[in-house]
Amino acid sequence: MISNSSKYAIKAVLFLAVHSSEENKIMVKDIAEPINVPQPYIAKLLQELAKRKLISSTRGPKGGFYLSEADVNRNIMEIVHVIDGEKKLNACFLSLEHCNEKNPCPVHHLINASRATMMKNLKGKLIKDLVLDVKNGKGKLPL
Amino acid sequence: MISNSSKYAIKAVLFLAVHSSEENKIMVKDIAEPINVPQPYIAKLLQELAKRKLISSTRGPKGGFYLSEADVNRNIMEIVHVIDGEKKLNACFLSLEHCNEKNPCPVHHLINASRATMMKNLKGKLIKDLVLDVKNGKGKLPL
DNA sequence: TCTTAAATATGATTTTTATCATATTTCATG
DNA sequence: CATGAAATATGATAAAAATCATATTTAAGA
Ligand code: FES
Ligand code: FES
Repeated sequence: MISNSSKYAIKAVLFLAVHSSEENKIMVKDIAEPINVPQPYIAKLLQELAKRKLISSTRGPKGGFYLSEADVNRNIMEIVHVIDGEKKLNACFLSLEHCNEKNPCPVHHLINASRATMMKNLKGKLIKDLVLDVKNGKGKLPL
Repeated sequence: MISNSSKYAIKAVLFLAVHSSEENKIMVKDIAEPINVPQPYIAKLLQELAKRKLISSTRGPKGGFYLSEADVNRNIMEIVHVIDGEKKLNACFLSLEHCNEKNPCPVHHLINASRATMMKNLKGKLIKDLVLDVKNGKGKLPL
């Protein structure tokens, strides 16, 4: 499905979405523990996300990671794309070169529609929407 | 999603479903090439499937792999379960311990319904049904 | 400007998955 | 019943993913 790294990254971003702001930056050691991911590992992922502008950071004392206004308007798939690369989730279930209607593998029709709606849902949901859900009890934290 | 090994295994089983029978056993070297999987690799997978009774085999001269009547009444998920283990596909998208409605992670509602129908489709489709699809041009081979 | 606290860059190690190799067992056939 | 053709059992190697470690850079504040 998606890599372990992507899952960790999403967990971290959600944590930041709920707990951080421009005025309240959080450093990795305070992120790693609550989301239950080894610190050096999540550090590397956060650095990658920051480099790709999906999250914000400043270094030095009082520094840390946080989500800007722009950052909370991203969707989850953008995170996955940065960590795992573009294609993974839309790849053919049986690893055909191209997954499409023209040359479908035998299981294509069994999974394609569901996969598409899943993807639409994920792409349509912004980080800030997820935070609302959590506040309304529709999704549970911590992870 | 599912492992490479599972994909290979499915491809091999489909190949057997279309080309083999009790009277027409096929040996690994004649399976490996058309499905585009290295021979020692698919050999190991086929052996595992045979041991778990998802496919049939006999050894010695004139031996090989084939699908019995019982074998073609299996569904694809059974193959995945043998190769990857039970849970993978129904695991929480964010790796929570348990994925369920009672304690859903924030993305649970975005993916759960689609995932469930995908699973239902895969479990409801027997190997022999897939062969029919292929014969009717609904799914393409080779892989 | 000096010290210190933080992210960053880079890379090493470990674990898992994928791939390959080979000796052993079974079975059909002469 | 001997021979050879096939799967089987077992394990070795290679590649990728996950995890851990550390030296460097940046920025705040004394
Ligand atoms: S072609 Fe295989 S899933 Fe689309
Ligand atoms: S709880 Fe995460 S996907 Fe169901």
